[in-house]
Amino acid sequence: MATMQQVADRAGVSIATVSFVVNGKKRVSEATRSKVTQAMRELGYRNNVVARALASRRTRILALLFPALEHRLDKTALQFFTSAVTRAAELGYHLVLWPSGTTADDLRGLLSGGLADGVVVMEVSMHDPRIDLLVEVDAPFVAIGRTADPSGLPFVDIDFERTVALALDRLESLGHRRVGLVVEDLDGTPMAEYGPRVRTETAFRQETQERGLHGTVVTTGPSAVGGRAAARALLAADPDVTGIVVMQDDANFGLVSGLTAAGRRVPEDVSVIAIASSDEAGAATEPVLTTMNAPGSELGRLAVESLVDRLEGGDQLTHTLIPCALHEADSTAPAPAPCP
Amino acid sequence: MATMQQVADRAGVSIATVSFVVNGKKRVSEATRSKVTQAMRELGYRNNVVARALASRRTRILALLFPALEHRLDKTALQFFTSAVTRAAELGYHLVLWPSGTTADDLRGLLSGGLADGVVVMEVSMHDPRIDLLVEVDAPFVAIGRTADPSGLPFVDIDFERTVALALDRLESLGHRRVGLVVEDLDGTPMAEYGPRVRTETAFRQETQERGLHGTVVTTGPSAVGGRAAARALLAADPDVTGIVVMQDDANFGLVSGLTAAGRRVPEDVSVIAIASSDEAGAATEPVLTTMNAPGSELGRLAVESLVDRLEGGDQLTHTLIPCALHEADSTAPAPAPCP
DNA sequence: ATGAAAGCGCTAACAG
DNA sequence: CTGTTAGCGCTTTCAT
Repeated sequence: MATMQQVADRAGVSIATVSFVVNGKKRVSEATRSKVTQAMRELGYRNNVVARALASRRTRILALLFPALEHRLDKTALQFFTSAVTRAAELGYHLVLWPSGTTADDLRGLLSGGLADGVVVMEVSMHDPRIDLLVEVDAPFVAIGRTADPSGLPFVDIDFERTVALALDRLESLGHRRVGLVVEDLDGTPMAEYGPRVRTETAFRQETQERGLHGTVVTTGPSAVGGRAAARALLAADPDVTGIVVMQDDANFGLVSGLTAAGRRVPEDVSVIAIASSDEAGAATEPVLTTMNAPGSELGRLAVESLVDRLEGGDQLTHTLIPCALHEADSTAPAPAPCP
Repeated sequence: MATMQQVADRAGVSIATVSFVVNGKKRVSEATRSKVTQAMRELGYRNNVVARALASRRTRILALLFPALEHRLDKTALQFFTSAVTRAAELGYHLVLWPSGTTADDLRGLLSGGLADGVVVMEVSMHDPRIDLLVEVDAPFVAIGRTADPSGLPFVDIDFERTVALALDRLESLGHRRVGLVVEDLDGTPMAEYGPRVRTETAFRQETQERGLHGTVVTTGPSAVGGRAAARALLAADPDVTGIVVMQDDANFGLVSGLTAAGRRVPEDVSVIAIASSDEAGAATEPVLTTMNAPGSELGRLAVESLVDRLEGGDQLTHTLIPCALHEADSTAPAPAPCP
């Protein structure tokens, strides 16, 4: 590999000048600039990231902390990831998925070792030790998701409270008064306090009560079989339920087929709306479901922007909440009838 | 952060000595060693990865290239990933998921820029430009999966040919003579030439012919709805089919429910075996399916071992193929009856 | 067994 | 606008 010095020699300038044209931190005359770029091209020069990092004390690497062992990278997470990667690249950073565990030492190594400039934390639970640690070591970070009390911490998150309210608005507008919520069963797993699930359930209970709706909550396993069981459980708990909010895409198909098996037509007898979902997930059932799409791309972009801003001296404390956006099932099937 | 020099001062030794105890490349007397470790502990010393990388010209970072945009990280891939991460850590390396695109420039930057010592390539297709590029720039790499002609390249992969043979062995032993294969429909996507799908289909066609079985191949979309459609398509193509091999976990549930809807009981009338799958995926249908489990963990471990070996001077050309292992559905349901 | 010293390739004052 | 130069923190001969 050609070094910067070699480029400088070839272009007949000093190494500092080359450095300046490479990272554009200082004005360089058009003449010398083109001599330099020319030399770079001829030598196939590539900036040595490691040397640059050592000298500048910034690696321009952002680590995305993802608990791969407990949680798989589903579609929403992936959307988030790719959008974050893209935005990071635009801002001159690399965003890599860092599998390092939750342990203090792993994290310390990552940051104190000087490998990453900052950290994006995903899949945050209500009491998340990683967040505590990041605060403790005073690391630049931004969370996707919130702990129970995130007031002093930078985060972006889905506005679950608002999303639930919007979902209930829709069900109410269709005339439904007896509604159910289906969320993932996380008890006993390390994700038991998983924010989205807790917040959604809390919001659902509160909203239904305030609106005078009859609300029932059931949990589901992460598969079509789980969805079927959830349908049975929900109908057992409230045989007259006519509106359902589900937040577990993997269970959608089973939920609908379970309802059908129990003699409820969807959407004629029961309206189902999938939240924190996607068009694609909604299209994976028969009939197609109305969804409220997770704002994965926006969150990814905003998270990176917030983190980079902080790394470059900004001092805004980002607190961004975005609700899922309603996407009506573009159904050629019968429209959901108002509740009898 | 404490530097190595500070540790040296505190321990009353030279910086070189500290370096030697940190990376154990030279013998150090027990006495000085403990003085040094003591000083390190007191200062909370952490090796600066960047400086070390610059001086040693090795980052000890391995990049896992994963086309996140085209393919989501499913359970098998995740298993592979975590196992690779673990083995890498044991060998003193970090393994990160590198989202950098497929472009030559991305890859060149990653390697020539000096950020990663080596590369693990996942989700290889039969003609994979990334492999060509890695060969061209002479980068240390290992592939999970094979191109059409991988003879000179290091790889580990599932032995799809053998897996198909084993699956057919089982179906034959149950008496089935008319069998079907369900694979993901990838036509028109960037993954059209995806190795697993191509190899499995080819092996299936060839094996069924050699064995004198009646074989039918249908494709499926990536969901329960897709599985249902596949069931219909398969029964339309061969109403007398009694044994099915499926390689698309997302479609399992729909496949079974589609068969059931068409009046075929599983497993009494039709035996279904899911390949490149997992216990968990097999358990996500009613009834539970027999699976042939993808050897994700073994492959992850072996891939990393092979790559690290090469980085440290080894010259073995790894060519490892492992078939999926049969896992009988531990069914309390009726046993699959021999074919009538 | 330990230490001195010469870099690794680049950045960023500072000087001109 | 361009060049000089002192590091960044660590590894690694080569002496001692």
